Amino acid sequence: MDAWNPYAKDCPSRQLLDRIGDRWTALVLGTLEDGPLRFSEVARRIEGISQKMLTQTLRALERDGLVTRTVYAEVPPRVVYELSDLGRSLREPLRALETWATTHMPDVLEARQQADAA
Amino acid sequence: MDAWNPYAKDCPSRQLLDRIGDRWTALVLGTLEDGPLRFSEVARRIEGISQKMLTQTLRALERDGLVTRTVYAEVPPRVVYELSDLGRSLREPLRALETWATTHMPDVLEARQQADAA
DNA sequence: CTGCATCCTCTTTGATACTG
DNA sequence: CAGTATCAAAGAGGATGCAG
Repeated sequence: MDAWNPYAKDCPSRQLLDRIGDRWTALVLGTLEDGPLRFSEVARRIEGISQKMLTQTLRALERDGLVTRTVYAEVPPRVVYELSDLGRSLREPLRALETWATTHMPDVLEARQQADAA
Repeated sequence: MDAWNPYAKDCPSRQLLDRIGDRWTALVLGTLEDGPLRFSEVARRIEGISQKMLTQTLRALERDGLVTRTVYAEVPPRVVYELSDLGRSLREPLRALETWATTHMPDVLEARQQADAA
C-alpha cells in the first residue's frame, strides 16, 4: 500500500524524511554501524557535534526505535548505544547516499566553480 | 580514493550531505524525476513549500549542477527546471531512502507509541 | 561518565509586498 | 509567471554550569 506520501504536508513519512535528513542523524547512525558504542565514543567520532545535539539526536533515534540504549549501573555510569534491527535496515539506503556524496563530490565542486565564475 | 569523509567537520562531503538532507531538496528532486517542470508546477506538487524556499532550493541545486534552468523569453515568462545527469544519478539513492521511509513508517510509529507510553 | 537545564545567538523559514 | 526584497518569527545549535 502506498498510503504514505512525503509530498503531502502532514504525512508522517515527511517527518521521517525530515528527521533522517537532519544535520546529525545520518552521521550518528553511521558511527553505530560497526557495533555498539558509548556516548563519549560516538561524540569523539563525529567532529563538531555538541553534547546537547548528540543527546537530542540519540533520544530521537531511541524513540523511533532505530537505536537501543543500555545503561549499566556502574560508577562511573556507562551507557551503550546500539543499532536496532530497524536502524540497521536504514543503514543500507543511507550508505548508498554517503557513497553518492563521496563519489560525486568532485562533480559538484566543479559545477559550483563554474557557476560562481559566470 | 576515499579522501572524502563526512565525519570530518569541514569536509565538503559533509556539506553535501547537509544540503541533500535539508527540508526541501529531496522533495524538489523527486518532483523533477518524471520530467521537466515549470516553477509553478513544482510549487504545486510540494505541499507547504513557500515560494522563497523553492527559489532558494532550486538556485542551490542549479549551482551544484544537479538541476538545469531554462528560461524562455516569452510573455508571460516561462522557466523550466530539469534534472541533470548528475541530478538523475542522485535520485537512485534518494528513492531508496523514500522507499525505506514509506515502508517502515508503521514500525517507527509503533516504536514511538510504545516509547511515549512508557 | 552521562546528561539535563538554562541562556543566548545565529540561521532558517514564512508572510507580505513589489517588479519585469 | 517567476521571481526579488524585506521583515518578523521560529527553531536549531552552542556554551556553560550543575547533578546522579
